[in-house]
Amino acid sequence: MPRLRLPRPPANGAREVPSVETIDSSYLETLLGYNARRAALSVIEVFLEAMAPYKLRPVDFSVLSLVAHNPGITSRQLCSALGILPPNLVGMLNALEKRELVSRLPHPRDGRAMGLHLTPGGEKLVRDAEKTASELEAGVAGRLSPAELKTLIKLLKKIYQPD
Amino acid sequence: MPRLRLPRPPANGAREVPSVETIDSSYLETLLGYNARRAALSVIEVFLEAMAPYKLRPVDFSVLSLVAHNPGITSRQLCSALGILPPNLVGMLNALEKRELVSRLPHPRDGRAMGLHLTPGGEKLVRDAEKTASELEAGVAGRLSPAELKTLIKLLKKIYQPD
DNA sequence: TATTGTTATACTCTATAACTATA
DNA sequence: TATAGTTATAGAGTATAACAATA
Repeated sequence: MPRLRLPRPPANGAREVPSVETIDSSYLETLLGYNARRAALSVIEVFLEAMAPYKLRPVDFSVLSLVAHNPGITSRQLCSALGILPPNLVGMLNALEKRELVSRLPHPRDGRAMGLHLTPGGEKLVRDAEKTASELEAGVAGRLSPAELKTLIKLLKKIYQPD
Repeated sequence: MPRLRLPRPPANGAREVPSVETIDSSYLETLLGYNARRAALSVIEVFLEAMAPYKLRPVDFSVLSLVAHNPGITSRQLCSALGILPPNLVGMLNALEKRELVSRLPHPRDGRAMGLHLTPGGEKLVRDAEKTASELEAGVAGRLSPAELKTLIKLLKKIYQPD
């Protein structure tokens, strides 16, 4: 019977209320969801700091980048591409429009919709922010080799893009 | 991703306000953070459904599982292991205690702390829930081979566990 | 003086119902 | 009738400050 390595072992033979020295997370670490969430939070934390100078949250960055690469994209299309709900996009777009980064133009062939476009200032901000984001990717190479990073992204895509 | 077919754009050479047919997300898909978040959300969505019969959210599952594998663990230790803040754990523990899944016992060697333990009902629930969770892992094998899953988890750990 | 658990509270994120104008 | 954008609002998740009891 192994002796317990506690600061003050119980003096009697009664059952003892246990306490924990080192936390055992080994079971949770076998689960994909646990690891994916922890990793996502970790990466997003770094991303948040890097985007602070541009005053962009991850979702703002995603919106601006999609508008940059898809000029004329509609709110609805943005929502379905990013998994956000229409009511929650309105405020973001209002803020980005107030900062004169995006503008809402009438859609050429659908009177209900608005096409989204970057202003010149928006174009420049996105260029700079995307440059910073891509440098951040390279910086991950301190932990992961380029090959590992490529593999990781490929496997992540397999998870959320069932093809 | 819905692919809405809009009326054909006018074929003139004049300056035209563009619209978007197919959304180009290729730049965002080069970023680790974007892929990690999408994958985490996708996995957690499935996990949520699987845990619904047990009335456990992912965080409840994590808490119960850690208590199961670390009987006597304190609130503070749970918080640091799971990255949650003490004030936000209180309500969860109250709810789990009310459901008679966990009990707070006085800590054997620290009068300020409470040691957390599972009730017999909690033990059974965790056993069943962990079984379901592990079966879910195997189910991912429909998209990923066991080797790919192992690689993915290894790389995710490298991201959030800098060693 | 520092730490554990706790309360109160605020802020962000996400979700639902309903309205308007156009299709 | 259905869809795009919007408003209002509710709920969940996450954050900080401060307090009592104990170390």
